[in-house]
Amino acid sequence: MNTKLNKIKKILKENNIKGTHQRIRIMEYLMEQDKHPTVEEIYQEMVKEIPTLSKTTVYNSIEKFVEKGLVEELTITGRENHYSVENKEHCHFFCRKCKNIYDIMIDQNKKRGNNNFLTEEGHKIEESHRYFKGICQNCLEKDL
Amino acid sequence: MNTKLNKIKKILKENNIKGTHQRIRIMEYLMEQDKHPTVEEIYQEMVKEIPTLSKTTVYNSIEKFVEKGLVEELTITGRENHYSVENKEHCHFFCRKCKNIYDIMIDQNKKRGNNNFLTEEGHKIEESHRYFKGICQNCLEKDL
DNA sequence: ATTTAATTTAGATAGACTATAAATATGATA
DNA sequence: TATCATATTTATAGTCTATCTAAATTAAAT
Repeated sequence: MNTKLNKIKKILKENNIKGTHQRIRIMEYLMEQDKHPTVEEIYQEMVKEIPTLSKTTVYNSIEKFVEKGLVEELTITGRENHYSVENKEHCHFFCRKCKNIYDIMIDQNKKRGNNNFLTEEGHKIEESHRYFKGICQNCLEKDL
Repeated sequence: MNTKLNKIKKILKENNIKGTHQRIRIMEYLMEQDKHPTVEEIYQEMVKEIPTLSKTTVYNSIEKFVEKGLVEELTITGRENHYSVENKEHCHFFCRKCKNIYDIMIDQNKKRGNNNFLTEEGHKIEESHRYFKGICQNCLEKDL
């Protein structure tokens, strides 16, 4: 029947995440979004159909998803984190006026050098950020 | 005499930032750091020599510096923001164990493709993030 | 259907940042 | 150098995001 739900259940199972009603719906919601919702936004949408939903559950579910790499955590704004199910290769663009986060395709050649140009989508880039996460040399040594 | 202080005063003046004692010391502190302190860390260090210092002043000063592009705001962790005076071309690396942020040099060729390799510094990279900030196409149109 | 362990929930708590208004310091001017 | 207008600093209270806790509930294995 509903192959979409079964697909999500399968993904959760494969990642050792118990498939509760709340988690399945939150994941489904994330998968059908092209924006990058915050916990607050996810909660406001989901509570409409799951009136007993707690915000803590949204935090917990998202945490599990991020832990397993199913969902990407965007810390771009420095205030609320944003979340998204990533599928294709792209970068993120944060508008300092409307506070939206957009997906953008960036020409690899164009993206180096000065930071003041229009993307193909017509967004005006003012800042460019790149960072990595992992385990530092020091912590790697200690664990051996 | 103290050319370092004069240099800072000059930089502030050039950017229309009034050169208060607090701001000058905060900027000086940031310039001599190779780590990327949080507001809390800046406050704890500075309050030792300026006992009346308020944390709000640290927030306000940093805000001015960031606004003028003198200081870079790092939103990497999603909790506290980190700040640094950037001088040379580099990326940032966040260790998920010790929570430190390191500067790293990344080989442009190496940084594409899969996310599991050691940097020249010996840090193990697990995630790679890139994003841009500016004004989106929509907001640009509205302002015309 | 029963059972056990994990999850959900509500409420309290913590932590980072912002708003406000009175006290103070800066830097321009005389 | 003293005066003055303005901007800044300070302390406090408040807001917002995220986490902790413990009791109630649910998933899924048997």
